[in-house]
Amino acid sequence: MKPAISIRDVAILAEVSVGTVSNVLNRPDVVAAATRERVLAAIDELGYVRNEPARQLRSGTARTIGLVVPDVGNPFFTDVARGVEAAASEAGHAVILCNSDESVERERGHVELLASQRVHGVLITPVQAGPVPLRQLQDRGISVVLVDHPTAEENRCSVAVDDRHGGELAVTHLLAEGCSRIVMVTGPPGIHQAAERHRGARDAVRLAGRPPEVLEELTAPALNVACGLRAGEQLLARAVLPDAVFCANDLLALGLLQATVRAGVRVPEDLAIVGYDDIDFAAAAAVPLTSVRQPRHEIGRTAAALLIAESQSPDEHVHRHVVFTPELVVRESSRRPREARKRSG
Amino acid sequence: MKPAISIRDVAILAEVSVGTVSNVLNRPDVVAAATRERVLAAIDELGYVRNEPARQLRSGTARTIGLVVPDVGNPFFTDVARGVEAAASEAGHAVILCNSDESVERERGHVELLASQRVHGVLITPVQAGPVPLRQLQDRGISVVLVDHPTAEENRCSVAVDDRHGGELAVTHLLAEGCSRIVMVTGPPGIHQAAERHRGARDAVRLAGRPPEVLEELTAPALNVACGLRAGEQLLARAVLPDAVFCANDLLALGLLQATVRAGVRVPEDLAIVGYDDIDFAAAAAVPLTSVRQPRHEIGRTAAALLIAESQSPDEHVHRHVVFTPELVVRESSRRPREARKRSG
DNA sequence: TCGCCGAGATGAACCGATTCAAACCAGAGG
DNA sequence: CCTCTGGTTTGAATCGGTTCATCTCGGCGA
Repeated sequence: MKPAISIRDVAILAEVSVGTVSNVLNRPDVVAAATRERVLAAIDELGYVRNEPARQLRSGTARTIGLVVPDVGNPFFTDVARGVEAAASEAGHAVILCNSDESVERERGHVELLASQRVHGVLITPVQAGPVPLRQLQDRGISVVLVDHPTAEENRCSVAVDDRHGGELAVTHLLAEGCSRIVMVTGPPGIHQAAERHRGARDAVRLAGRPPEVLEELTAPALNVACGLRAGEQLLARAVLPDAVFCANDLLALGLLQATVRAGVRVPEDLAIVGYDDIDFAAAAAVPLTSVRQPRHEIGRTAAALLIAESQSPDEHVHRHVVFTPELVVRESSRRPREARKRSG
Repeated sequence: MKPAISIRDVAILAEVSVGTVSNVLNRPDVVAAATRERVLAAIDELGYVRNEPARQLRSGTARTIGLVVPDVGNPFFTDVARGVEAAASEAGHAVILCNSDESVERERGHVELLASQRVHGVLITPVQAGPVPLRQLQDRGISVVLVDHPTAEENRCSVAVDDRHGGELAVTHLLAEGCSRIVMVTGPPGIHQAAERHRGARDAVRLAGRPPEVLEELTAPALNVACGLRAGEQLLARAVLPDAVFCANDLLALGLLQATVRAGVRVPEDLAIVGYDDIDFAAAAAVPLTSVRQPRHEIGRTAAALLIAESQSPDEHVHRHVVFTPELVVRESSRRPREARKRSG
């Protein structure tokens, strides 16, 4: 390893002062063309790369933003992350992606890390509902945008999707397809998104003038494929199968789909299935999955844009709460043939 | 935003010098217990959080390592990332996860970013085979470990999987199941892993004493679900279907599985399918997918451990090349019934 | 009583950039 | 010839930590 090369080495080689080199890097217009060329040549020759931590220390502004998601294994969040990345890199920011793996503990650790790194801002989808311990960040002037978190707090921006409406869309569709014994697979009570979707599902039943018994709830311990499988097995163990299942996300739905198809249940003839998120695997499932689409990329992009806007004019920034409207994508897994409709409808 | 609180504020409140506060933080044993308590109390009261960039500037050592993967959407890499995270956080390091999205351009950008951040080390799965432009990093004493990259370069550590052997396992299995017209779906020529798997597949044919025509190659433009779908459609358009397909990764296999099952092809009776990676979705597919398992978590963990070991004793560090051996996991998608074997065998 | 010792605390120098008031300089105008 | 002006360049101060040579002081042995 050669001795590190600093802005001083560049200055010496180009026969200018360090201030001038800094100007070439940050305000190229104020330095004379000839000088600029000489400095750039020196930078090139030495292979100089700016020491970002030092820059940050002096200037006080970081070029990185943090993104904390509860599950990187869920394609929904990787797509959100892609959107964040796109908007951030346009603004010259890098993204530190942190995975809290549904653990409040780990989430706290990541927030602490980002605070000590003095990142420019943080986007976070909190693991649990309710106020998040983000004082560490905001005490340091690090702005925070909540992503996909239903509780709109007054003191920060947020981006979310109308999950209640999404749940309503899904169940309204199932009722229209003639289903009358619907099970909704939700997640643990802490997960707000799932709770909202469930609320929307109940709305749909009420609005259709059907008795509440039409919709039953089944709680899964987590929103992943393994739990979907288990939920499917639980349903199969029953004497009577429902005629439709609405899952709180696609991972659950894919697991449940596998369990039921493998057991010989015909989807959608015997059992209609609807998921949520419309991840790419949903369309590619054995029986293409009906799902409620969220604009994943757009969610990430918007969240990052809000963050950047806020930090550019922190004083008279008005916090905004952007809510996207989800959209039902009907595929084979819930298209019931005429006789099935008659039979149960 | 309150004025930022620095180590100096802590020192004043605790009535000690800044040097002592720093000692409490970094060498708690050299400071007297009473003083230590007083300082810790002050830190707590003020909510002080260390300014990591400043620390890094002076001490020269960062607490972050970079991980560059070609596709965060691929569960294989998110599992590798989890392994990296586990080992890194044990050693007190944070991970910056970068997604190059199969683009050499973006990969270069990320490497540049990590160099300017002066990270502690970088783990990278290069998009393309061949020497990677990492001088930027190594000039600055940033050690690099190649992950899942077959070309073992002398000047750094690497972690890989014996992909050739994996390919051989897969095709040997298919031959044993009685398949005799096998198509291997590979990726673009730049992707070394896929090429190695293909080579292993040819080995298997040769070792079984079968003519090379038994194995045919089909190139997909990328290793994702969409391309798998397209590859499946291409096969379906043929006059004669092969009796087995070996895909360079599970995403391709899942796409192909969907295309063929949807078209009424029976898997495995008419067509056996084998994937590669054994991602969680593989077991959860409509027809559970036979796949070649790689120790994903272990790969990440080992790579991070090598990196940390190297940076702890950079002088007399001996570069290691760890190669894991893959393992065939047989599931339903390739278990051919007796008659099928006879028919084609 | 004196000197020495070592544990503990101190504070100034330093890391590599940015910033900004001041210096510089060439040419125009008086 | 001198002054003024505006575009360039300079260099020292600074950011918030870490490090280390130096200092303090109570105790102990001579």
